Amino acid sequence: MINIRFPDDSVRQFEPGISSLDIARSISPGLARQIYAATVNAEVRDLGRPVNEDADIVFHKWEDKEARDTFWHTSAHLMAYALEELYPGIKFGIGPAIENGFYYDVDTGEGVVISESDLPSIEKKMKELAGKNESVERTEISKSDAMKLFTDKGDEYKTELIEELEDGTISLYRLGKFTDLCRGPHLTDTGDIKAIKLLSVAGAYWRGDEKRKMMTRIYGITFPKQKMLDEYLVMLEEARKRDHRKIGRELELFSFSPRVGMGLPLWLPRGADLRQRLIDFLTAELKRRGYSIVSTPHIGNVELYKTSGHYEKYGADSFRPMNTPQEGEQFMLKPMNCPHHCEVYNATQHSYKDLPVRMAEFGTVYRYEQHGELHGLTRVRSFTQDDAHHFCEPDQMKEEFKKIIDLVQWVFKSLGFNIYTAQISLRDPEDSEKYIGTDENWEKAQKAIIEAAGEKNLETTIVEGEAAFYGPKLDFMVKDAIGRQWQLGTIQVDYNLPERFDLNYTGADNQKHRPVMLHRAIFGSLERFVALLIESTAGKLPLWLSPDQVIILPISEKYHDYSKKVLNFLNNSDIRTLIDERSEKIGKKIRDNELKHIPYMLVIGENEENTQTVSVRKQGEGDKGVMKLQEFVEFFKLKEKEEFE
RNA sequence: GCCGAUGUAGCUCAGCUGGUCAGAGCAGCUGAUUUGUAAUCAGCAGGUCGGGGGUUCGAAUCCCUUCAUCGGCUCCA
Repeated sequence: MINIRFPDDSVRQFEPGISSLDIARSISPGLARQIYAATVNAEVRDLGRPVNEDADIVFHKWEDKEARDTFWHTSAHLMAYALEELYPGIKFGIGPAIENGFYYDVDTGEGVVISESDLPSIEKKMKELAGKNESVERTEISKSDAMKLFTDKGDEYKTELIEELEDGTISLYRLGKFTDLCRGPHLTDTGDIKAIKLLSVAGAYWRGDEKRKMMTRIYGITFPKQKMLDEYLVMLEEARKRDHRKIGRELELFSFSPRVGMGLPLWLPRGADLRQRLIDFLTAELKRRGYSIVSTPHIGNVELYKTSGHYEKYGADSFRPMNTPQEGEQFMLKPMNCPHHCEVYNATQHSYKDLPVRMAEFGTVYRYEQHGELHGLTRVRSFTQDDAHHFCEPDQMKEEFKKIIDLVQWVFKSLGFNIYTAQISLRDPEDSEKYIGTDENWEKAQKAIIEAAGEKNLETTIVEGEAAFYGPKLDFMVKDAIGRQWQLGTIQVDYNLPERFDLNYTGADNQKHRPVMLHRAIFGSLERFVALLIESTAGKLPLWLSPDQVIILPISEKYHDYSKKVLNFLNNSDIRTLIDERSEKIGKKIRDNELKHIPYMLVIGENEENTQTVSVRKQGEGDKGVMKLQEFVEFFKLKEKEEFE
């Protein structure tokens, strides 16, 4: 008998070879119906796989990522099965579960194109196959047999994958007539896959390598119940309504013009106003936190970027250098502010007593992003970084890091960004050649980052090999309306530029020393930040950020005190207040001239229960509903506003 | 840059397989209306159907090309 231990620490005995599913059944048939995978001794496994030894077991219901991954992974196989039926000779790359659904990369062969219009027929085939409720069978196979199998099949993608696998770890999963190389785990059968929706098709390079073949990637999602799919699709639809490009146009915040050039945002008056408020808000805080504001030109001599090394590394991806009447002289639009700031540092002499030096600039930079990369305000060719550089002694690095993390947390919290992730990028320990700087410095910097994050209680994921060539970094990421991750804030250690620009300070020992340079941005760029601010708040920007708010205060005595209270609460903000006297003149004026471009209108009133209320009306969408004062405060995140002032 | 899709008035869209197909609603303008929680009434104006080339007696509709946008890939100082 084997001992199986459950999450509640209870232990029960079973015959060796029993499947996880049968163990679940022995507890309750209901549980068995709800689970899709099990973690057995820290390994996520198929429910059907036998358990032969003592084990800790955790069952995964739909709420667990492990369950959904398993469900979607099997769905990917189901789709591949359908594709093989519909497109004989099709070859398969990889087909994993992703955060929402799954995809499969396929090579349809010469002259065969799968486009969105083909998706319904593939879906139909999937439903038909799923309906047969065929079971999924796992077999383990030797590397040579696996090679033979897929070589015979002529699938060069799978054989390439097998090449890289260790013998003895290779497994196959068979679903009906479709057999795939796969680690698993999988559902025991396809009967649970009731609702299927293929979402889109896209090109994707084999193994993510631009030089290799472009495969067709088909995205889909499945659920155990039709209702869940319906809800998901509604949710997607809602998310699309929050798209900052749509809201930006509706609220007249920003625009693009082909005549100006793609990827070059035009801030309309209201958007520029919002942008300026963010700048003012952050600038005030930076001054409180010991930053100096500097200002540098939009262009720089090519020599500047040759000194920094950026020209060599990124020159080809930049806007082309521009010539001057002076023979041989060339300037570039600045793709980053760092080199300029190094020269600002060099303009004066520095003592260890002055460090750390913190200089900030809202610096507009220009990068020639690839055509297909441009995306609303989140990826543009001209954007303004809330850039800053800290120059400090090596021993001060950790403290500076903590200060920056604190600032990021403060800003994000103030603006209502509660959901973000932080990622620490370290160098690839296998390949220190790629990086500039001594091992000692790297170790020191990496340790400082990890410790600083820990001390600030920042939850981070650590990724090796993602560091920039000049130093490790800490990035803050936020998701947009449809779940794409974007990097906003970043803190980076740099050993490269201080060397190249020969930056130094005089130490207590009267010797020259090299400062450590930290790059840092909180918003990342104002453009991207505004985009994500819009999407995360669905356009309901914090009141103090929203331009042209109007409050209509009823003049009638009945509401007078209450109106005053609200006004008092909102205190000297930029909200314009209009007093509606119900008079013809003013009534007409408000309706015809004042309200038409105002994103929100707040109207003071009273509900049926005689509770005083504030209703929020969004231009073009009508009444957003009446809310009580407290809800109203929450809605516009007014509490934070009080903290600012 | 690559794969796929899309591109009709300021906005959202209708226009099926080429022949009254250049349309609607909203927004705009003019006038009337003043009714307390979006869209009252009447009238007017708006588009060489993304640009260029081609096929055809005839193209918004078919083909080629180009630009832009959307979904991805790649890249991202």
